[in-house]
Amino acid sequence: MDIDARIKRRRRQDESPRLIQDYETLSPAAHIDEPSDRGPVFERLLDHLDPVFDSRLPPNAYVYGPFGSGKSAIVTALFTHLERLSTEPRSVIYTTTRAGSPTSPGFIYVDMRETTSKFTFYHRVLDALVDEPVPEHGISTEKLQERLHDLLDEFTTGVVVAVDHVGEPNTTDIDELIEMFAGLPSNVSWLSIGRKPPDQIALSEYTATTIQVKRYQRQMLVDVLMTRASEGLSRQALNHEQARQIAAWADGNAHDVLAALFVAADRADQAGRSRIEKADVISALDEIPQPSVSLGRVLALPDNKQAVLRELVDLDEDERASVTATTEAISARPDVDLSPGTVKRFLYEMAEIGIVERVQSDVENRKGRPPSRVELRFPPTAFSRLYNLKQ
DNA sequence: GATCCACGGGAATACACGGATG
DNA sequence: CATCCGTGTATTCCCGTGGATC
Repeated sequence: MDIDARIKRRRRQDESPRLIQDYETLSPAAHIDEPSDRGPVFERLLDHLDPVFDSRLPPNAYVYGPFGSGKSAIVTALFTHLERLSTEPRSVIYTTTRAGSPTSPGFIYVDMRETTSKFTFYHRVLDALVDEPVPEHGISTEKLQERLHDLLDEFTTGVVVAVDHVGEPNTTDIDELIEMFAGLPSNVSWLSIGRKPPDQIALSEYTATTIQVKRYQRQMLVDVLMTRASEGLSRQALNHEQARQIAAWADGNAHDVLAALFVAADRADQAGRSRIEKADVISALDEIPQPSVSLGRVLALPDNKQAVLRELVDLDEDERASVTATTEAISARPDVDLSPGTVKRFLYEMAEIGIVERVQSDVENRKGRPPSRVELRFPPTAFSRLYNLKQ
């Protein structure tokens, strides 16, 4: 952490009780330990994982449901708990030199948003299984795979790997995913998670079970909001009426609801208020594009791409009139030391995967192909705040 | 020395449009 | 009138290179 961040944090603590207690907790991309109102889904997942409690391995499965239905929240919470349980009794430490093997399967969570290649995939899995750090350089993908193979052979009970965000743009395609699992021993079971219904994804022959997660009902979203507000904000910061208003707007999407809370709270906080007001909610709802892209996806982009976005959100309208103009404006910023060519390519690439959207620009330039400009598909202040927090 | 992968730079391709051509 | 062509931009695609790390 740099010095600025330290000072900022200290200053925050010294001031009178602030509306926002904890940005990390409030982040729409963060998942809490106990997601509310998801009992039935937990039960179905546990039914599927039941063999685990007899030290056996469950079949492969696919969990699917729409954006913001809580898939990631549920699975990360569940896997955290299961992992804790499976290591607790004997507090087994998984090292390559360990004698004997654990008594119940291991649980590993891999996010495809952060797994851009075969190498990183095997790296994640191996890293989750051993104590000592796994080198990220100077080791070939094949070597990594070999090591993983040897290690898994010792796991008599096997491991369950949750693979989140399958089939999202910019992530490894299904074929390659299947190939990566094919490169692992047979005592690995996977639980993939994605948005597409099972019949639209080429996984059916590999997954015995599918588990559907339905979108949130409105009342549940109100609960989600109140829970999050109580964890990340000062007391009474959000009232019930406001929560209902946000939930009604969101059409079952928990991500959008949490993004709205984040933006509204930030606005009130910046104004030095200790409660969220009606106007905060209205402007928050106004700031969130519909449909919008998950902030988790934006924040998982490579650092330099996020740096470009960070500058992009601060540009004014004429600097965003065309991709070319935007490129020039961003390249001119001192915080970005990328060549204009690269900035431009990044903009196009991010448009390609839906982080921003290209729309016909209305600038008049008679000659040549008409330019387009890029529009954000995510709430800008939420992104800036979360981005600055990481720096 | 090995390995991965992000960058940079530029080539190839697409598109719009007006004017020429058949 | 339909089609082709040239020109100027926009967009996409590709691949060698070098930094970082072990």
